[in-house]
Amino acid sequence: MKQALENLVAQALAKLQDSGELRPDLAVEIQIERTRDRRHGDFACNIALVLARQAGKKPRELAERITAALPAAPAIARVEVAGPGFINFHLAPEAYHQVARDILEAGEAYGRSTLGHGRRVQVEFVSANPTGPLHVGHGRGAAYGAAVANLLVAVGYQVHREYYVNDAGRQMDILAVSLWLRYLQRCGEQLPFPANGYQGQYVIDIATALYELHGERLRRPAHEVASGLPSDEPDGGDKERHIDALIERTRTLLGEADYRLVFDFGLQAILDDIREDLEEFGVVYEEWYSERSLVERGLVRRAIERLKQGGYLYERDGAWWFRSTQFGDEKDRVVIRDNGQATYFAHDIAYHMDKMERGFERVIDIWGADHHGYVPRIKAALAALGDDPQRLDVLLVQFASLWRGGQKIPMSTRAGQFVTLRELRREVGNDAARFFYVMRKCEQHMDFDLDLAKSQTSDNPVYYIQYAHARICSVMRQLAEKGLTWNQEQGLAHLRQLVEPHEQELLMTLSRYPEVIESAALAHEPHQLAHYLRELAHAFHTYYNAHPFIVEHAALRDARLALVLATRQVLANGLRILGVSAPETM
RNA sequence: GCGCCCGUAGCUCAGUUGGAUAGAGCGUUGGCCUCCGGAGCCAAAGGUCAGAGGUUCGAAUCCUCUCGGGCGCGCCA
Repeated sequence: MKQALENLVAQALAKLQDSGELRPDLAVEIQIERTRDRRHGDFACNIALVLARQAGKKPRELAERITAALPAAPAIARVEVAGPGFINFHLAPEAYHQVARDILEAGEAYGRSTLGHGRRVQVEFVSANPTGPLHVGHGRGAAYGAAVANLLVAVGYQVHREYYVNDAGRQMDILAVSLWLRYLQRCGEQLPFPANGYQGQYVIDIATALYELHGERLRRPAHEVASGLPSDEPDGGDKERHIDALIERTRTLLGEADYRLVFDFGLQAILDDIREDLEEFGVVYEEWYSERSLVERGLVRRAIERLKQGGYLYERDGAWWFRSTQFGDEKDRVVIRDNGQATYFAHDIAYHMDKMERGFERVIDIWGADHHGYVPRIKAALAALGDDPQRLDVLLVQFASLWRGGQKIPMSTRAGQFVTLRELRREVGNDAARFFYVMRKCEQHMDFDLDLAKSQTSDNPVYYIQYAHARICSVMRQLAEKGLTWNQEQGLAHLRQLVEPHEQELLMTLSRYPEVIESAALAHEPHQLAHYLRELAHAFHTYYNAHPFIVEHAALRDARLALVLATRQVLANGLRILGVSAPETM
């Protein structure tokens, strides 16, 4: 429709140029937009405002001239000039009837497009350290990333969802040590637990499983573990030095093979838990990408070598630095520590180098907003490697705070006091969690109201939308109970029966769906879809209250049911993209 | 101190490639079920778009400054 109107305006402009009323060299993109206010018609064009200066005419006068030159079209009921010089198009009721037909014929495919031309896009999201269960902050990244990926699929991209597993590095060593200490305690050894260790109950549970599998084979006497270590924080020492020494001691006492065994046992247990958690949440990946494999395959070494070859590295204080300031970063960054170990950043450079080499045309990283300072250095690294940093989009997701009974729930990872994603899902359900997480713009701080998410009333937008879907299913059940059936062919043949304002409104809303999908996908903003679905549900509920569908008059009945079933289809399509179910009964 | 994000109705938030009288939900107030699910609908009240300048036909939207909030500034990951 937009395209058709654009053509009409183009024809009108050409006509005015031919007759000499307008200069032939005017070159402006014609924009047709949905009106915000129903009284301004269905579509509006601001061309007269844009061209007024160039044309040397007043906007309203120019708009009148363009309007007069517009060719007639059956889809347009009337055209008028309004406000400062907008050209408003009021469509004929028939113009929208086609929408219902399109939807019923396309079914699940309605709203999809080929905009992406099958181009390959990678979306990396969540990627939480496998040192503990996912918490509610990760949940938002999961729901958001999954929705963005689904949207990109809907507009024709080939999407590769990936989870970067941080299975190397000090945090994992700390987990391994925490696990072993809990195991030793399980064996009956009396040992203090380090301040910097992972305190959670889940570590104790994994330690029990380790004990059940290996018995006391990995047991070492407490005095051998603890003797001669620098003191821990509660004893006036430095907790970082203490835990580092403890890691070394663990390695020595267990030997490399058994250390690796404990390490991997913890890693696998937590990774399995995360994977299961996400699957239950409806979030699945094409690939789980191991950080350790980057090192083992020599990618880190190669990335460093490339930077060195390019002259982007220099040595200072025994460490190797990347000249990221050359690409706009605030300061240069260490890639090889003075102890010879590569930094996390070096691994990440290799990872992003690999993403580019795998041939993704666009790479999307979804990070917690607290990592925003990290963006310039990663882009700098890509530039130094000779890749185009523009191919990488980093989307930052703000944290969500939970509210219950009007009170903010305090959370701190440090104190081991955080609500897990699993707890949240159990409390409010997957559907409410998925929807609430994507209801807000991702860079917006979000207050997640648990009471609202749980409430089964119209206050709750998830139920409101799902209810619209269930209600339509219920209508169809009623129809069957009355011994009637819906005749699709008859319904589509009699769409012109749909003349009520409520029907026009609903059809108009339905026709916007493909535009919403496209816009939400390109902007990476699933909240646009969430808001749209609420509007659509509202248009339906209003219609439902105003007019009965199961009427005597068969042609009208079939037409109304066609409209209602088209609505159900769009509700289902949209909810699916957001990862929310479309139930037949509530 | 420097950098990034944010500030819109009592509350939670939409609206920013510059468009018409700034919207929605909740909450508040008042209406609507012999009728397809009232888990719904209709209506009213509610605004200095944090503040001050600037850019122009036009600014919540772009620029500058100020105020207020969040986050980041490791040879951690």
